[in-house]
Amino acid sequence: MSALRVRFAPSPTGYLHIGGARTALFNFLLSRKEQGTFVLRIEDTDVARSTQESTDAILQAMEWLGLSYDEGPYYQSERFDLYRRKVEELVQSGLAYRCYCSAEELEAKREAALKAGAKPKYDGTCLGRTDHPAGVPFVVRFRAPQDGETTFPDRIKGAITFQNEELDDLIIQRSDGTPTYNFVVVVDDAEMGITLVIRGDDHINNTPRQILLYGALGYPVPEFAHVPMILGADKTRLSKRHGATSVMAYRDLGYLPEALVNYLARLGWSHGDQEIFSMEELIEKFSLENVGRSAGVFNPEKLLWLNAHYIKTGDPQRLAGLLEGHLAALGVATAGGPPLPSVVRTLQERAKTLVEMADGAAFYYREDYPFDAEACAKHLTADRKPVLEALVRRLEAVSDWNHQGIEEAFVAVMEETGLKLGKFGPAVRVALSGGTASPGIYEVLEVLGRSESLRRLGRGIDSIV
RNA sequence: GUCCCUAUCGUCUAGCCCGGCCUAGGACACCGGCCUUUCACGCCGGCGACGGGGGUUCGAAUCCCCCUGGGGACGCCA
Repeated sequence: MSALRVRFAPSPTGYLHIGGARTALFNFLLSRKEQGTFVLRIEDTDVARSTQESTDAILQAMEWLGLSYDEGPYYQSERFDLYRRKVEELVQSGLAYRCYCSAEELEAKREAALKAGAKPKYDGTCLGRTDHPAGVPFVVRFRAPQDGETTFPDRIKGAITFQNEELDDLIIQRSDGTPTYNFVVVVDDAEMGITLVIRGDDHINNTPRQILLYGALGYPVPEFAHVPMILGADKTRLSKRHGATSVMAYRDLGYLPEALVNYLARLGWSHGDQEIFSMEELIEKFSLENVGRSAGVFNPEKLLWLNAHYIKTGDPQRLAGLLEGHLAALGVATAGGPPLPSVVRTLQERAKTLVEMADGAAFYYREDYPFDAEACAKHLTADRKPVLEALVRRLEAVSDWNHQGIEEAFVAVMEETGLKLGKFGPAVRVALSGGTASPGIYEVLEVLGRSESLRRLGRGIDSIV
């Protein structure tokens, strides 16, 4: 174990989204590579918005992606005593003070400042206040220095400097007594011994005030690595209107976790020209040095391409297991039909998602599938009847029901009738699958088995009027 | 508005730190061709970028400055 300790700290106010997943992934990869410790912490100080369902959803998504952690999950809602003690410590030392301004007053001042073109900043009304009006609710503010500057070396962006006069006295404890984000994140990262904070770069602006807080509380300041945001096609922050943003939604859409992990890793990080990475490879090759500095646009097409790749190269047995659910969603029962792994093999090169694969696999398990009207009119015509009947005879005589035996039967039919495969292949396909797009007909025949194949062929012949 | 971050093909990016090997490489998408019993896969080819302006230098995508564009933050949310 190296000294590296990183963490992922989502707030349970919704599902795990694409951006959060990538932050978690980077933390996970680095901790594994450096043999450090990966801590999971649930930031649920906003009691009103946090839910157990969200926590469960996040945990489930991380598990699906294969992002395991070494410590936690810790819940901030269980650590309020600690935070309260720390707030008290700051108040006692004069580094924090009570503020009796009402939320309404503050809001009005903020709007006025924004309107006047100035940066909204707390005006310090209660800064020198010494009275303690009874019964008036108050918040606790951290006193920020107004001179000098705060600078830190970001592992991804380089040195970042803020003038302290840009900062104001932030609220660290609400009027209901609960602590706020900027405060607890510092206390926890310090108390949990986090040595490197990897998070979205929307947190860069919070960093200087957090650094000041570390100092005030007597904690060592960790290192920071701010990862660029993920944007939608219109270059604005990725959100629901850009399509699915929930990690689990991709599972339901038929994506494989390794495809999403690979995609997310390559969005903002690279290793030369390499595009395909297994989790093991990512752990071996990941490094902060190769993380880009600018925001990236989420590209669903590339994710789809990666998914197709992993479906193509995946283990049929495993894919079959994953496909089961998608088939069930279509109302397709696989019991009694051809073995699913065999079916999967015929579709791996054709399906880009498991949903597509389920669509393509359905006909194998439907005994009474309808014939596509157009395909039927075009291919299941009266003049094809003799060839199909000849084919049935040949197939009945095949001794070994495998690809080779089936192919030999077709060759015999072609010799017997003088017809090319192009002349009657489509008719066979429609009879077997109901439509014009399917895996190769020899494969379908083989997987379906002789009796079912013959039954379907007979059904096709019977449909010819 | 203020502050912070950022800037190579439509998109993800290599190259930039240590200037010349860059007539800028790869991938997705798109277009064309090949393969072919359908749909796909695959293979081959094509289209396509250093935001603009100043410097520094024999030489700049690479170094410096300005402008512009894009993103983010400015909550008793995290």
